[in-house]
Formats: sequence, C-alpha cells, structure tokens
Amino acid sequence: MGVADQLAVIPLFEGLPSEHHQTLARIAMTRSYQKGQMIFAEGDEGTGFYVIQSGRIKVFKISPEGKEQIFHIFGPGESFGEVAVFTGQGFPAFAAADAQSSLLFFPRQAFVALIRKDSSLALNMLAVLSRRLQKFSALIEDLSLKEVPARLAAHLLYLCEKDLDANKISLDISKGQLASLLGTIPETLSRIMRRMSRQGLIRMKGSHITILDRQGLKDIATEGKKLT
Amino acid sequence: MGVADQLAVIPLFEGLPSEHHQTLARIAMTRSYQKGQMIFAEGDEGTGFYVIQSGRIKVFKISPEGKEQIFHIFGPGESFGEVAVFTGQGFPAFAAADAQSSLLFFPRQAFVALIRKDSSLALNMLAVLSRRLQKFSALIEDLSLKEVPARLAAHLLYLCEKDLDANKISLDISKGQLASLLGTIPETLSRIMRRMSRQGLIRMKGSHITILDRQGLKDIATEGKKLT
DNA sequence: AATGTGCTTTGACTTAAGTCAAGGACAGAT
DNA sequence: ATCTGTCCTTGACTTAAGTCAAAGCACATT
Repeated sequence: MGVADQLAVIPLFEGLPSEHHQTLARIAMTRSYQKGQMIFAEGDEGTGFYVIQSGRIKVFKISPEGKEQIFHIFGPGESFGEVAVFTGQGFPAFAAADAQSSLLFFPRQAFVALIRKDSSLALNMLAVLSRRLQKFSALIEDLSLKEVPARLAAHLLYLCEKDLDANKISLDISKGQLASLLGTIPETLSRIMRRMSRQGLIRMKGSHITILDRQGLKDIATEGKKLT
Repeated sequence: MGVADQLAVIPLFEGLPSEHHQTLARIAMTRSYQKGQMIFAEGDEGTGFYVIQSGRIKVFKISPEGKEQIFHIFGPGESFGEVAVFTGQGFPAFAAADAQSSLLFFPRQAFVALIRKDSSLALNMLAVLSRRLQKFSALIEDLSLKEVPARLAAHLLYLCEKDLDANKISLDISKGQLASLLGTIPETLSRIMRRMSRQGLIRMKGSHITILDRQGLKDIATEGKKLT
C-alpha cells in the first residue's frame, strides 16, 4: 500500500480528492524514531507537522522541578505539531516517541500552499484543531475543578468505552504515564486505585483493570461524590 | 462606520477581499446582552459563533460544587464559540456577558459556506484556533505544574507587558474573577498578594497594582523560586 | 536460578491550598 | 451622612495531594 492510500483513511485527509492524496504523499517525508527519542522541543521552530504511521508519541511539558504533564498520547492516524504551523511561532510543548515510531513529516510551506487550494483540507484541519481544543477544555476543567479520583474515574470509563471491551481494560501505558496524563504522580495514583479496589469499584491485576461498578465510578467522575 | 468596515480590522477577517467583508456583514446578526446574561450553556447546540463588537465576555466552566474556572475573558474584536461550529457537537463551555455587550452572531451554515470559498478566511481561522490552543497549553501547564504564586506572577507580568504601562497595572476585572482565571479562590489570591506586598514585589491599592521588582516576579513565575 | 533494572506500592511526614466564618472596606442608593 | 449590598481580607482549621525513603515485584538478561 502506497503512502497516498494510507493518507486516504486518516481523519485529517478523509474525503479529499485522490489526486490530493498523491500530492500530500509527494510532499511528506518519512522519519523514524527510537523509543524515548525526542521529536521536537518546546520553543523549536515549527517547520512542519507530523502524522503517525505507526508507534506512539507523547506530547508533554516539564516543570523546572522536573515534573511532567502529558498533554496527549497520539497513535497511528493522528497528527501533532500543527499549531506551530499556523501560528508561525515555536512548538508550544515537547514531543517524544513513546515506542519505536514511524512518522510522516509535512513541511510547513508546502502544506499551507496545499491548504490554500483545497478548502476541504482546511475544513478537516479546522475540525481536528477544534476537537483538540475540546479535549484541552476538558483537561483544564479536570485539573482545576476536579480532584484526582474524579479524573481517574472519568479516564477509566473513557478507556472502557473506547475499547468497548465490556468491563475489562488493559492499560497500554505505564501507571507512571497515566499519572502524568491525569496531572498527578504515581504514588497518588496508586493510593487512589487501592481505595477504589477496596470499595469494590474496580479490580486490579498488573496492567489489567476490571470495572466492577460502573455507576459508582460515574458518580465519582461527575457528581461531587467522594471516595471514602 | 458600517459592519463591513468593523470586520475589516479584526484579526480573524484581516486581509480578506472587501467584498467578503460585505458578505460577512450580510450573514451576521447583531445581538445585545446585559451584564451577567448567559450567551450559551455547555452542551447547547453550536449553531454559530460570535464576534465581540463591544463589551466583555467570559467563557467558563462550573464544577458540581459551584466553583468556577474561567477559561478566557474576551474583548472587542475577538471571537468565541467557533469550536462548536467545526466539531458539530455542542458548546464545550458556558459563555456569559461580563458587561453590557454587543455581539455579532455568524450562523454556522452560512459561515462554513463562506470558508469553503475563501481559503484566506480558513487560514485566518486556523491561526485563531492555533493561538487559542497555545493559550490553553499554557493554562494546562500552569494548573498542573505550577503553584498559585507562579501563576499570579506570570499573569501580572503579562498584564503589564500588554498595557506596557511601565509598571502600573489597573485590574479591569474583579479579584474574584482573577482568582477564577488563575484556577484558585479569592481567599488564596488575597493571601498571596499580601505576601508579595510584604516582600516588596508589588504594591497594591484597591485594583491598582504597581510592580516593584520585575525580576523577583520573573523568578517566581519561571524558576521554581518560592515566595516566603 | 540468580541478578539487576525499572516500575509500583506502601508508610510517615509536609505542605499548599481550600473551607468556614467573621470582619472590613468601598460604592451606589436613599 | 447613612444605609446596604458586594466584594475583599483575615484568621483558624481541614484536607488533598505531594515528598521522601524504603520495600516489593516483575520481567528480561546473563
């Protein structure tokens, strides 16, 4: 399968005329990254953006004391680094490979030229950014208005909807990373998970989590209901 | 001055051919709001977005316990509510008038049709959303990685750059609102301001703040330097 | 099986920030 | 000038969550 065919099925490029997929494929450059390798740093000049072919990328910030807040973990078919393309300023965060990854890099100039010609591409991009803004809103809300148990409960429910695996979740990231994604630290996460287990809300075995009381979690996630 | 001329000078519509300003003016509808009046609620269907002619609008969320987090306070020439236009889902937050305000409402369908025809408009909108994403990134970083004194210090420095009023700031929002914007509560804000005064970093008199030690504030905002 | 390295858990402690409740201060209305 | 409501400040207290340090586990490598 050629690059153009891969592009045709990812949301950002969906519904475009296939000659545009050809053009996109022509301007894209493949880049590979080892697990742990940095893709760009906060402040780096935004010379283009990336689409993930395979692997996993985390976008994050680090405090002066070294604490890390993960903004988002992206998987195949998703894009990142677009913001810098349109603001003309540097990247607002760090990006690093979370696993061996293969990315497509789209250089800024060429891509902007393309977007000028194809309003569907522009609209798709607007939809992608809008959805990201929505996610960020949710994260801001969580960080400032909810406590950690509520964030964790919401996240578990989200995972189990996504995987629609009935009630079983298998974490594909480490618990340390999950903590950072939820804006907390591993110790706190661990303690809260234990409390949830004790209360019969979940069962835990390594990276496998079973949801035992969906309603109970919902109450903690949305209502102000407390975890004892 | 007609609406079209007003539109010509706001960032979102800058650089467009003037016949497009005419068209935009034709699809826009003027709406007025009293101070305190709700413009839309979280979850409301996103039938269009708004541009501010005059007044001030706050976009915010509320926790089940009633605590409020302000996401952004928008002034004349700025737009809000765009996200719902492009995701097709409901508004992700609340919006209310913070003062008597006059807004231009752009209905979704008509606006999307326009954006399809004019790629400069699309690019402008991409820039606006990208910049917002950048702001949100900064807010997330602040909320999860920094403590309140650092957020306040950063905000004060930001205000005094914006107004470039040498070292004097006059808050145009209440301290309660400032607290909500910084993700905290009035009591905490008050205490931290007092500590900053004691340390000779700022002088406070009602809603007038003078920055006495810019470097000291910078150290607190960016370095992990503590406020005693 | 033994070793080591990197996660995860646990406990004891500290701390930033929130809650509750009581005064002040200030502005507009009377 | 006085009232009255709203916002701001202050103090005493509580609490969620972070820090530090020490085990415990688990998996991969030798």
